[in-house]
Amino acid sequence: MSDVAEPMGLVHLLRALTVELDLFGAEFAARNGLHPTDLRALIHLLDAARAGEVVTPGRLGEALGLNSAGTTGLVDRLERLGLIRRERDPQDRRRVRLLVEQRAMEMGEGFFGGLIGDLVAAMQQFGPGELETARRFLTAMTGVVTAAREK
Amino acid sequence: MSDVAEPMGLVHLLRALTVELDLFGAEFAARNGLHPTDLRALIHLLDAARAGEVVTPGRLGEALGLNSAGTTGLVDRLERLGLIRRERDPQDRRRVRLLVEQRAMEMGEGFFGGLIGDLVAAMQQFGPGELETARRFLTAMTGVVTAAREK
DNA sequence: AGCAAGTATCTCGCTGAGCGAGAGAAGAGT
DNA sequence: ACTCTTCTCTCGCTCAGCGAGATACTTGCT
Repeated sequence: MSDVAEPMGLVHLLRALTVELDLFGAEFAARNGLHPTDLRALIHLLDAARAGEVVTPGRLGEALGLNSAGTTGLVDRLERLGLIRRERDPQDRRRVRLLVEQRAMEMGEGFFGGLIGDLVAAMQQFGPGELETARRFLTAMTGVVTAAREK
Repeated sequence: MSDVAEPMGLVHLLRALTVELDLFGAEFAARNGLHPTDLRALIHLLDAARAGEVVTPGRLGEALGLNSAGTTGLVDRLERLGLIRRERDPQDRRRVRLLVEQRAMEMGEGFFGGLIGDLVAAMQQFGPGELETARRFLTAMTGVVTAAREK
């Protein structure tokens, strides 16, 4: 136990970063007439669309920790805003496919685009070795949190 | 545009980390009968208490992005749960000081203590220079997000 | 085939977090 | 004195999300 101030400072930095990112998301959402949940849903839907996966209300609700009633309300909101579209699955007609509209992709661009550009620009200050260290560090920390959630 | 995969990977890592930390917090909150906002407030209050700073409802609400009515409700909830206590500031009697109760400290210790310990343990894999790089990196990224929020 | 059991989604009624507007109380400037 | 500003709280409201249950469709069993 030689230097405990150093790691604790890093822990607080990690937390400060997540707080800032959360607030950024909340403010973006509010500016676009969305709720934080709507934005999280949109991110999930855009990620899935990019990966070519089919998302149903059930899967979306599970990913966001909502029950079925809340999920229906969420999908209603997103559909009313013209961000997604419902479509019955012809294979299994109990299912509903959630299709992302063009408008949602543009909104996602608006959200990530600017911030990602700034983040990448800030990374230019760091050398390749330093970025590699940062990558290993973030990977290690993410692993710890994931492991802590599962026990 | 030589190597865009490296910084993008880091951006996704940052997002993955915040998602994991959010989920961890949400699960902890739900297990203790709190709402996400209550937990964020508690973290803010514990940090301020450790730094010896006085927190008022106004400051707390500003930090969490709530208006005055929402802040009063939040403080009411935390007080009802026995986590904090209101106390009029004798210097400026318009103000109310929010005092953290023992119970709140124990709650924070109990559940975040384990995670912090794991995080610090994982940091032992990294050398002092690497930790310093990680610190600079996180500081830079947090700064970018903060700056993006303010414009 | 027919019918129970399971699955996916939606409807209904309700609770409560958070908002806008503004009241009340205390300090600061003139 | 008397405005002006600051800090907190009250009132009434909206709406996200919950629990319970209805509905529509599929699957498995006999």
